[in-house]
Amino acid sequence: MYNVFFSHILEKVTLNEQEKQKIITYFIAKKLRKKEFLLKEGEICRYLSFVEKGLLKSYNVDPKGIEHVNMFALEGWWSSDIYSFFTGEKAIFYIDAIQDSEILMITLSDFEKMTLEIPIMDRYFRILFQNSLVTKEHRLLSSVTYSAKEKYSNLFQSNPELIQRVPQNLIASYLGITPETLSRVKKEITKQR
Amino acid sequence: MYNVFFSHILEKVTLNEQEKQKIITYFIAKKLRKKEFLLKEGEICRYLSFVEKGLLKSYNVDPKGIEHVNMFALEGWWSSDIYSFFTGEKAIFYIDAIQDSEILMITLSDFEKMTLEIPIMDRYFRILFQNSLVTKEHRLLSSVTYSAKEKYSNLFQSNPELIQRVPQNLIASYLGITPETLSRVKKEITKQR
DNA sequence: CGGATCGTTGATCAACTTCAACGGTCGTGG
DNA sequence: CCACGACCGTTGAAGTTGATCAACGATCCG
Repeated sequence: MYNVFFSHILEKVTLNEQEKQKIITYFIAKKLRKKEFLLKEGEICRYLSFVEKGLLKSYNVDPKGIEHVNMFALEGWWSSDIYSFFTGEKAIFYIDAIQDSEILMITLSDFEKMTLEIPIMDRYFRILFQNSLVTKEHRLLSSVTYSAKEKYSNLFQSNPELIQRVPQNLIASYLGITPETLSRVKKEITKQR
Repeated sequence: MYNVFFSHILEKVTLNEQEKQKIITYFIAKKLRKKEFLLKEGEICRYLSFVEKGLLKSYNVDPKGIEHVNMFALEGWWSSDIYSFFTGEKAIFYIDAIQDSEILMITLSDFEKMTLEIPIMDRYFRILFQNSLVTKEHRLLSSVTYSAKEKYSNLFQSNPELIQRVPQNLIASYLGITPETLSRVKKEITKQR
């Protein structure tokens, strides 16, 4: 159950057996069925969740009712509305399962306890957030720099697994384009070859 | 010299006098004249920099030669190409001063020493990156959701100081629109009142 | 089997960009 | 200290990308 979890953490910091056992006590395991919600807009996001198995998406619905995918979370990724989680304010994102999933969740108070008890977890999350920040920065840059076609090509290169596992309309939403445009873009690209 | 610096850090974590003195030894103070570069694309970003006074911008130049502002750094903000800084790979951003500035810089090896010696600094940077991540997430959402007019209005509400201190063409670049569009958008908005 | 969901295609439309020109202001060098 | 060039913001006209609206076929799943 904690295989993916610890292998992911141990990529960034080292933990002894005792620390591992302690960490496990802070987390709650949960299974999510496809289409089941982990969070809805307007709720307070109570958990920071690690995806052990499956695939989640977090997305926002704008005033026109259009969905915008914020991020996907494959195995080994974390998912949450971190603004809501850390501040206790209302969430702006929905989170649900694209495939049946198994997740590990921690509450804010347990997160605080854990990081104070095991300071190296602050280091882990510092590195995690730092890397996420880089990814977001690149995505933001990409979104203002590239055409629809280039955005899709870039994603195809950098994250082919996502394209295989996620329906096309969600990929479009993630890229900030319409499903129609993505369809045309794909046609264009295959025509070129 | 370290006023803004410590008041900013102490908002997030607590430090005793000894820790403060230790931290100071890791940083290098530097003055930057307006238009002076701190980093150029293709270089390795050797420093993580804190703005004690002044205003920096980081930006990328795309294949067409168009500049895209990644972020501004006012007093109390950090600036760096964090990808380059932490990986040692080539930087994709330029960083220069919009106004004469005073900054505090730390190298990666000193950053590592500092966080290992004073683990609470991992916590500080965890919180810092966590907050930056939220900001970037919101900006990314805003960039796909809102019209040019709404983007400008949102920035005006959330960060009026930036609009006062930064030339309009750089604001446009930051918002991912052309200076011409921003000019028209501002005209529209003032007309409405 | 039948409805819902998904991807595709076509036609029209709107937002924003691009290109071009102009006036104002800033700052620098002679 | 003034003049001139560089830079900045504005405006207009035309062009382009991607959105919108609508219809249709395919597939999945209960």
